[in-house]
Amino acid sequence: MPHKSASVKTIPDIVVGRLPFYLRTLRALAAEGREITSSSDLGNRLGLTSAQIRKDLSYFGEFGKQGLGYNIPFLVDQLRRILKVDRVWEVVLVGFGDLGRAIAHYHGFHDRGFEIRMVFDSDPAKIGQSLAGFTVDDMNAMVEKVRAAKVRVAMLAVPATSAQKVADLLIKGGVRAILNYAPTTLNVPKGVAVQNIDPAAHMQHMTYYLEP
Amino acid sequence: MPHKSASVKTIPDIVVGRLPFYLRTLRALAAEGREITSSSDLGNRLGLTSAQIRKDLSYFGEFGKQGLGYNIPFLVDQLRRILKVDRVWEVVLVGFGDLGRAIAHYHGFHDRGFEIRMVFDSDPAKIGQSLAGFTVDDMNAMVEKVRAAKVRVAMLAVPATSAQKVADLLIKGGVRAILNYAPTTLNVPKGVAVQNIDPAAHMQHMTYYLEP
DNA sequence: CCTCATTTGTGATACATTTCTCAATCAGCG
DNA sequence: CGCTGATTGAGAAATGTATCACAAATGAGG
Ligand SMILES: NC(=O)c1ccc[n+]([C@@H]2O[C@H](COP(=O)([O-])OP(=O)(O)OC[C@H]3O[C@@H](n4cnc5c(N)ncnc54)[C@H](O)[C@@H]3O)[C@@H](O)[C@H]2O)c1
Ligand SMILES: NC(=O)c1ccc[n+]([C@@H]2O[C@H](COP(=O)([O-])OP(=O)(O)OC[C@H]3O[C@@H](n4cnc5c(N)ncnc54)[C@H](O)[C@@H]3O)[C@@H](O)[C@H]2O)c1
Repeated sequence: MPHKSASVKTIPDIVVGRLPFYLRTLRALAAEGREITSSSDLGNRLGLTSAQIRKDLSYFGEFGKQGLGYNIPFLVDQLRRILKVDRVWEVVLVGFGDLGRAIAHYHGFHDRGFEIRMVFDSDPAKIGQSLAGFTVDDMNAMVEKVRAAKVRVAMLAVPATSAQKVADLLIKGGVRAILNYAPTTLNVPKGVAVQNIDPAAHMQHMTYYLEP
Repeated sequence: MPHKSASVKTIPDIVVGRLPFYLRTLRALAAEGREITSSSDLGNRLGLTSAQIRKDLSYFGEFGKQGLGYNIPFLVDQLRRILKVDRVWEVVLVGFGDLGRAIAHYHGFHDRGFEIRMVFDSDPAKIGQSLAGFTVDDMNAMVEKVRAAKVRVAMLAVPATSAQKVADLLIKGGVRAILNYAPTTLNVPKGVAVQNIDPAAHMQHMTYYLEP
């Protein structure tokens, strides 16, 4: 007897990870005024095969019309619903250094479902600095404020040496998704999602293929 | 008859992509003063199975000792050689906005094999601003200066609307590896590597798994 | 109303990656 | 100097992912 209910087929994580890129591309098409696209058009723009796009989407439903393709605004709506970005998630940012400041000032997240509403830092010189609508707050207040506001999504932009400590506190405050900019692997309990951003790792991935 | 020489077994790209994380973790261990580690120790720190780490490393040679494990400084050297970061690559950065500025001031790349040596922007207000050792230069001079300095690695931090144009120019100047921060898919010829950084995409990947 | 050119959704198939397993090896130790 | 416990490297098996290929559906055009 299987553990999972027979009706719930688990969708491969790698498929979920591609959906944001489909959504991003569809919204660019919509911004160009397009109404309709096809799996092969999308595939060309994304550098993927049309079959992969059709199969990926088919995990979630039937969104296209045979002979015609996909209605862009409709598919955008569906993907936003599937990815749960048909709302705006309140985000807590920890670390207001060079990178944290760039992230806090960046306006590109709102349109994709995220808005930074709280920023914390441990440096007294940074606490109290104000941004559009709020101020940088003391780390000591973090767990309680995050818990009170029921924030479940965080961005972590502190040095690698403090990243695990801060992650533990975020989780204590109720956070369940962490975007980690620090170049270290975070250890988190089941039920907490982590995604890592490590530009240097991407660079090293590419130099492997360069001629010396 | 196969195209590739029989002696050259191509290594899966997904394996290459994990090596930077192995290297990063090994260097953290070295910084803690450790001399020796094992595949299961590494696996625990990285959240991977020990078998995967052993198999990945075995594509490149025999680096461990049975019964003992891996010598950390030795394995660090090997990985640096394999990833070609046993040198420092000169990097060109295009786009000196909020993000570009944070990247340009970040000192964490040097230790991992990269040093930003040129910055270009198209905004006259930004051209001429100076950083440690060099100044922000005019886009119009970019192709020639990049070609003259034989720079082959770039970071792209311009708005999505100009990213493809700038990428084309970089490639014209001889760049063969591009780290793209703009939220758009770049179209590049064979022989040019692209890696994308899209924090919002990572965020959307995580919200899929959150309860509404 | 019929034909044609398209394009979807999806089983079947091919390919890629991870995990399992275990013989081989090694340092330490009595 | 041979025994013990630990650990690697790698073939085999299991699992996961991408591509193929085609029936079914659709709208356009006559
Ligand atoms: N700047 C970049 O472009 C860049 C690029 C890649 C990665 N990173 C990584 O992002 C992180 C931040 O980088 P940065 O350049 O902004 O560094 P930074 O030193 O300028 O800023 C770090 C901030 O975190 C704060 N901080 C330290 N410990 C803290 C704690 N325990 N709780 C709360 N706040 C704390 C510091 O006060 C500081 O304001 C680092 O891990 C870095 O490696 C940065
Ligand atoms: N700031 C962030 O934290 C952040 C986060 C995620 C993604 N991004 C992405 O990174 C890119 C840069 O973001 P930003 O916040 O620094 O934006 P920004 O507008 O502050 O900076 C963009 C810079 O690019 C320059 N530029 C524009 N067109 C150019 C061209 N053709 N050639 C050379 N320079 C040109 C502009 O003059 C400006 O200085 C954007 O694509 C953005 O979506 C930024």
